[in-house]
Amino acid sequence: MREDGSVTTPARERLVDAAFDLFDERGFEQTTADDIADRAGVGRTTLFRHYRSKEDVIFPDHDRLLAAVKERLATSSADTALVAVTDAVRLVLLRYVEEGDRARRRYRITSRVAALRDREIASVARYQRLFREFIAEWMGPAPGAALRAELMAAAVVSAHNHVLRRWLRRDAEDPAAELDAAMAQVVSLFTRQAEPAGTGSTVLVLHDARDPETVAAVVRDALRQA
Amino acid sequence: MREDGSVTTPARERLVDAAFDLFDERGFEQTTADDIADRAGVGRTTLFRHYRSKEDVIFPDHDRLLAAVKERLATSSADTALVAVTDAVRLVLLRYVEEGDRARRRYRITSRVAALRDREIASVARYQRLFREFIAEWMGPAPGAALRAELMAAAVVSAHNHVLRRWLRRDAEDPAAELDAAMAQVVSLFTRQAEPAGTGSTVLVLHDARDPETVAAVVRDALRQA
DNA sequence: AGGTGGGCGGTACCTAGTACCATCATTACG
DNA sequence: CGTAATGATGGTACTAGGTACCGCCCACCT
Repeated sequence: MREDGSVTTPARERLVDAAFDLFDERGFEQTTADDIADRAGVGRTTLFRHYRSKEDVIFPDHDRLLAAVKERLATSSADTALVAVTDAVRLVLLRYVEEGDRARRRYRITSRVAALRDREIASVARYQRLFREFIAEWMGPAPGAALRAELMAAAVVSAHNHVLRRWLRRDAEDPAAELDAAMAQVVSLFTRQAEPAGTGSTVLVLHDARDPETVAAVVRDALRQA
Repeated sequence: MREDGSVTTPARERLVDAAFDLFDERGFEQTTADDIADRAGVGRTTLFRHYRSKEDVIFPDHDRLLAAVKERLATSSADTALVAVTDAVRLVLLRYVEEGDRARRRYRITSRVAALRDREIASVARYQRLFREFIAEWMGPAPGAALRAELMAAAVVSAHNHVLRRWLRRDAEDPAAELDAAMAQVVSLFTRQAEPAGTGSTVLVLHDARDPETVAAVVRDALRQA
């Protein structure tokens, strides 16, 4: 807060705005780090103090998001593993949706620049790795589980990206609902359905070798607790 | 062929050898483009004439491989689509396997260097895109086909990567056979065939508002049918 | 007032990658 | 056989991302 009562927008934010504007106006390669710093009214040093690279300026804070995903996955038991996965992936989607227009501007820019596309893809791979490790641990050391976990993690991330891109292109009215539907499809791929999906009621049984009566009892008890 | 009968290895090859050796000895970041050119006995200009970047020197020629994959996919009718996909992905795997030790050295190096990992991931994404487009066209414009195609392409590529990594780590005796098995699993995922009986025991209940007793009965009956 | 720590700016430096030009060997051609 | 064209090479100079370091200033604390 300054004497006149105005608040100086922090340098971090000014840099982001400057970068988005310049990348839109001149393109990514045609914009130098000096250009961004100048427009933000800071020195070049300050830019690289806040962001690891020129690209990083317009990207979300993936480290924080990754940590949030990891945390959500960590707080789950075996029975709620799929719920945790769905929640975690929704976390990521909603983070983008909250950004609103900024996410769409980034999408426009990254669509045009190969270097930025590659970078985004690399970020996605990190989320996929988290999911793969979580799912693999959940599935245990059974033969073929490693491949299964890898396939499922890839499917989860692909479902997310599919819905996200639809929202970015303004093709998705209700991205959260679409994600739920996409995730249901993913889960159904990897499970045997006990009943075709009805009106929002779906029960799934995965790889259960126990007596049907026992399983039914587990389900009943789990539902009563919920 | 020179006067004495010896053959001068082309500069391209010498550069690759020099790069692999230096990346092994000092690491990727600690090796400059000059180092590589010097050891290869050529000028720095020549390096960048043959390879777009320092990283490119140790990577396979993805452009050619992508073209080969594209071509294989193109020569297929609707009823041989899955065969084409399997063939195409095997094409990629075998290309790596033919490289033998060089592929394993690259794996060791890329595993340690984030920039190289990201680059490899970006390459994989290009293959995935090819498969996605092909599968999407094959599936047609049915509702949900776009997501389905995306999921399947991701699964195909993941299956490949899974087997490839196993081979790189010397965990796979017969990578081609493992790829076939993995691809069979992928296909079975998307064709609703019953899975080989698993031994795990996990029950999941999602979003079910019905009476617990009813749900339990549904589960029990479904399991008895299976 | 004086000290102190954190944010900031400037300078110098390293290196990837590009542009341009001079050189040289090979080959084609008169 | 001499010469011109072609293509690969190597050197030099330049741009720009990213790092290291240092001095400055401002806010806050004692």
